[in-house]
Amino acid sequence: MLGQSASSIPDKPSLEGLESRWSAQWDAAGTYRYDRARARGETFSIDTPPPTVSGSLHVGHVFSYTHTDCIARYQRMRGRAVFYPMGWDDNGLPTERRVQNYYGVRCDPTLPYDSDFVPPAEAGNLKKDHRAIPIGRRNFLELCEVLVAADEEKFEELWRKLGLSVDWSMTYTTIGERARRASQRAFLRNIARGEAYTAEAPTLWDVDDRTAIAQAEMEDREIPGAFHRIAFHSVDTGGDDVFIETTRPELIAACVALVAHPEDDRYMPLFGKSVRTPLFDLTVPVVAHTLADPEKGSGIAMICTFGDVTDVIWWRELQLPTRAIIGRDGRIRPEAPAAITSDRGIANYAEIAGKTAKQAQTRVVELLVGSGELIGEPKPLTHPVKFYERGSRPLEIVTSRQWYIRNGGRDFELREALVRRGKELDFVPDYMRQRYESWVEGLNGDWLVSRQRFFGVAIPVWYHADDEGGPCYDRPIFPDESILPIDPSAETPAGFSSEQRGVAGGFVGDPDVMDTWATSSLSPQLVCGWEDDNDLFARTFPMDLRPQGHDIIRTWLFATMVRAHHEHGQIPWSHAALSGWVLDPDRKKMSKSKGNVVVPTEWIDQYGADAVRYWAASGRPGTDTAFDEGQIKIGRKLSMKLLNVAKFVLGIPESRIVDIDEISEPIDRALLGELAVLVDECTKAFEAFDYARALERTERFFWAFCDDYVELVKGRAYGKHGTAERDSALATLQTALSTMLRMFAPFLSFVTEEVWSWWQPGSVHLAEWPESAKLYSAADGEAALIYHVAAEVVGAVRKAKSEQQRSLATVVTEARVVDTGQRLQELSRAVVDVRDAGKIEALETAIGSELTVSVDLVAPDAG
RNA sequence: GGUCCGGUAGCUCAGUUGGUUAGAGCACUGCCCUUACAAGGCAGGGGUCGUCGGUUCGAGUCCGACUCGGACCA
Repeated sequence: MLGQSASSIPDKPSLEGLESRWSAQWDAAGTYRYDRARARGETFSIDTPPPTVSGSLHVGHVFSYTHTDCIARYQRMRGRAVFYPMGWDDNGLPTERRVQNYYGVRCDPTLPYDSDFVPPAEAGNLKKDHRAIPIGRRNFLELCEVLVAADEEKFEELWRKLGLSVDWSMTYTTIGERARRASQRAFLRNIARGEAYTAEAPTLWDVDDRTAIAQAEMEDREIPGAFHRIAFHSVDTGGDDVFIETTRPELIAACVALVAHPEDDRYMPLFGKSVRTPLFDLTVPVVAHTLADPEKGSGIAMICTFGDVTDVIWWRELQLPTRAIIGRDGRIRPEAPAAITSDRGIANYAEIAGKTAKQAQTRVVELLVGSGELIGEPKPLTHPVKFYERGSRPLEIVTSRQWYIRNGGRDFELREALVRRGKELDFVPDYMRQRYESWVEGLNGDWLVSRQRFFGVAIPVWYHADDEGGPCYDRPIFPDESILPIDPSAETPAGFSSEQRGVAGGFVGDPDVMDTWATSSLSPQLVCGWEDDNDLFARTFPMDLRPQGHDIIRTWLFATMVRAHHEHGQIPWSHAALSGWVLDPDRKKMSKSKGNVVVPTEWIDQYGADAVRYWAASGRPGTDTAFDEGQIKIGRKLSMKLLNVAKFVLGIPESRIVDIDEISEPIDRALLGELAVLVDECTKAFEAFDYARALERTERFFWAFCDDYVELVKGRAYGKHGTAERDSALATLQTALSTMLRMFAPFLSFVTEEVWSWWQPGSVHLAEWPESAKLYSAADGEAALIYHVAAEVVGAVRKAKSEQQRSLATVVTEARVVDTGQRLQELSRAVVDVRDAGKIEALETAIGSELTVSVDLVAPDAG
């Protein structure tokens, strides 16, 4: 036994309880505390994605955060000061929705603050019809704060259980004071440099959440619809009706023109002439534009303000008038457009006013049938429709005033500059750069950052009031940076009194908040202490690593590049490592809405954190991976094996710690030579952020080590063949164990720490990553062949016993090995170990072309 | 429509400059309570590497076309 530490090796090693024991120990010892005394060059700083605090974590979180943790642990063992903070993205719509559902409330900013307010869910009088009760803005925000605080606690608990090596003293939130200050400061600087501006323009609008959204938050969904063939009537086109096919007949009242392709022979004669719309009798021109698709429908379309994003392009480029009929609530506006003047038009409009788009469509179709202007039956089809990624109804486009940050969507130079920034960044895997570039090159507008919501960072702007007390957008009032963060809805600009809010000659606060991405895009600045802690900033920024999912390249990654480009004129990190998704066993993306989400805590409880980490770390960078309980079981098996083999190595009777210099046997040297190759390979893989390769190689070596090497040297290690021979085996076993423990430590963080504690001082996670040089030197040039020959012969003996259905303990009275002369030469140098491992009494050899082994076993009875 | 990723054993995957007989785990079969290990160990069966063509002494690997799946962008 290993003297002093022998007592700490349990008789029956177990994985149970390692998580709570070691995470408490790490916390107490400050194992993962960032050492800010270290210089930038000795620091590895990680820009951790702040998860959306939505009440539950799923196994996808565990997957990608484990990847990052493996890299963090490797870097720490390489001697770097690892700067690895955690953040929570609590700011924004997901939190608002959760608060609305959880408490049964909704925010109505016109209501005053009620200091005695108790939410219905807590007062036990949640309304039976589940209708949310309206509450004031401040009450609503208070509920948001309470709920996110509770959620963040649960998240941290899971991360600790999983063993993330985060420095928990540096946690930030995207709604916290620092985040609000940094967001507002960065935004004001964007404005000052002309990188942000306000404009009134057609805007993507989510009617349920009643907010504008950005292009990056929009997605196409295939939904059923129908082409309605509708007659437009001749004004000066020669008498015949013109037939369009549209999926949105409810927008006929908003029609401002018909459009066809300029080279479409069918419609060429109509260009410049006019037609009369059905139902509403508006006269609209027929115009030409290349975006009109001759293949789609009848080849001629109506342009409405606004039915989709193409309408916006047509409207802008053809300088058409605006005739909006959809309101911000998604319903047809009560007042008909002024252009509608015929009795029939006014009457028909009254039929749809106040209806939702869907209801209005039904009614319009009925009216068209009645007037004979609908031709045939609607033809059902499935077509892509724009949705807010978190929304449930199609987006509408409404005209509204918003703030924008320039992102290259309207500016070729900036776009090119951002593409070049992308080339400076090392994407892991490299092909992910493609996603970035195609997104940047496809942008068609600046980044809309204002949101008509509540729980977010306020747009830090007031406006001078006009004669009616409304905002003069061309006369904004900006706060001084020194007073940030501010809430312009509650605070008063310098030089005004609070009574002047909303009155002529006074001021008006911008009621909006910023897009969540406008804050999270500043995560490097935020965690590195930009302008708040210049010393920290200098040691950590630009950061080394941005880990994130590949699905948010267009949002988080791109937006962060934009902000750093504007503010610092450089990229915010040198490497971006993109994780894949976790798919369910049917290879569908896991998502709450699909109901196929796997909750990680139960798996950690059942198989242990290391087993779950093993599964996660097996997923290669950028690759989507199916959730696989089998893989978790393998991780557990591996962890158990590590415990047991360590117990063997450290528990050999009469053992002692032996120095690597005492290794003398050729097979021991060969093993260390192989180990050195492994160290080089894993180091190289980790330097390229390929944690999965490092794990796979280490694991493969480890199993061969247990099956072959350990079996070969057991007899010698027990002292059967002399002290020097024993010590050589012991030193090799100990060196190999120590090396493999350190190489497994980034993955199996708990079990390696447990084993390390049995015989080594300090934490394995602060131990030095293995160096191949010492191992090569101990191997002293011994080739691997002796190890492989010995392992193959012992394997052949095992196979022979297995085929004869005998126990591996069965004694071989005689073994006959045929092999090449060179290999037999190697065998002779390891013959003592081979005979021990195979329980071979007599070993005969003969030269031949390849390895064959035949054995005589003792009679079964002789046992 | 453009681009990217992938197709290797029943399943999940590895296979890094082209190089002996293509690997691992799970599942399946058989054996073994061998004093590190029974949610274990040992051994075994199982693959025309998506299809077709090309380059090469030699292709899972390189090139081209096609096909199927997935994603990104328009």
